[in-house]
Amino acid sequence: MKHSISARQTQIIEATGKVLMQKGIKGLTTKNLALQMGFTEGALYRHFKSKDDIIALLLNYFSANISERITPILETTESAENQLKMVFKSQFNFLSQHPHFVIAILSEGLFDESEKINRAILLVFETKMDVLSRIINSGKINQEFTLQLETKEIIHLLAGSFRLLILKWKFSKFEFDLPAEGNQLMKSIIDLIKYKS
Amino acid sequence: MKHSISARQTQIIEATGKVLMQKGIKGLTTKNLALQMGFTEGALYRHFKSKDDIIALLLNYFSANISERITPILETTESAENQLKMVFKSQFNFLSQHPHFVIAILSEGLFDESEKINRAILLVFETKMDVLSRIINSGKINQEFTLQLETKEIIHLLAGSFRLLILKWKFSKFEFDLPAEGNQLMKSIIDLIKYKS
DNA sequence: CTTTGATAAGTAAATACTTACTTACTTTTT
DNA sequence: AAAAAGTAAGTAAGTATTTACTTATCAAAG
Repeated sequence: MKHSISARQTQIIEATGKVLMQKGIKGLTTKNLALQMGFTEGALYRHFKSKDDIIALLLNYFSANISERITPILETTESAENQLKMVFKSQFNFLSQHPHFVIAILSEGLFDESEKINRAILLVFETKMDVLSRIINSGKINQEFTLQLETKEIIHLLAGSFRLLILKWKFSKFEFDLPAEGNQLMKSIIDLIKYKS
Repeated sequence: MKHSISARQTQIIEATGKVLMQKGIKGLTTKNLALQMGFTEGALYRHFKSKDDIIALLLNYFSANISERITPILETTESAENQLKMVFKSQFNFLSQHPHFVIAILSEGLFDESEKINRAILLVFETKMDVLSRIINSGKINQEFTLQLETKEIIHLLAGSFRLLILKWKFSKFEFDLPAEGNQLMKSIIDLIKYKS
């Protein structure tokens, strides 16, 4: 049975996100993290047994959050097109309100080879891929989406564009309106993959 | 006047790529780099004045290489569609032969905030954006490509898919045939953006 | 005989993590 | 109800190790 997350642990992973945003991976040190929390380094280890554990929990937290927001969309009676739009809209909204989680999406390759961390990253990835794949397949069956591309190609197209937009947003120091730009971009792409009779 | 690159410097930036591939950013230490080169740490500083300089040269080297391979494609009389395919084909071939340069494409966000490095990254980015934008605009004028999407949207689509494929390739430990998969993916995407009369 | 490229052995600063001890509460025992 | 014991969460000051980089010295090639 996994221990539930304490309030303090939640505060620490939020501080982790903030430090990552402000100082990058190299700036994510126990010292900086303690500083951000307003206590000393040792206190960190009252709540986590290692730095890797902190990062892993950050990623798992985000992954659980995606699941909660996104899997219910599959149960709706909306068209595949609208479901797709809802998924991305939900992601854009969440990220614009919690920009420090951007790091969780762009995290591949950032962290060490810690097994815990790698598993957490993979989980984020697979959760989203699975939902997209279901929506697209049902959209193909309904003749909403083109059969010209394989499902995995369409996912690749959407996910690649999504990721790049997030990357640009981070580069711009979160200055542009992510939901506005993001929804517009996704609309354009979804129009492209619509079924043409 | 910029000094030309010595043979030793070239060997060092190639060793840098290899270390990055095998051990990630955290593994890119002066110690590991010297080890890979087969000499001691101090020797590194005969050829570079700092670690940042090594990384910056790696990126500049790659950026110059892209320019050399890709800008001549603009001068050909090929259709915009074929030019696009040639650009990506050239990238896939180069990377499959020099996989350690993958890091140069996925480098955004990996390194510190060193001014030199950031400028180098931006240069790689802009070089490629510029070429793509020219090709796509000429393809729009020739009625080869759809007017449904803005040029920057099309670039985003292509670049995002390209980047994600490279990322997947790295994750697979370079096991799949990048040029084969890549050219196929790009063909599918280019078919999507073709002008429909 | 001087420049070039290497080595061996350092340096100070930073890193993740630990230790011994304290403080503020809460629970248990009498 | 008061005293005793236990616990969660903190601190200050360490630990060993690693980091990027430097210095003094040497070999040899032009």
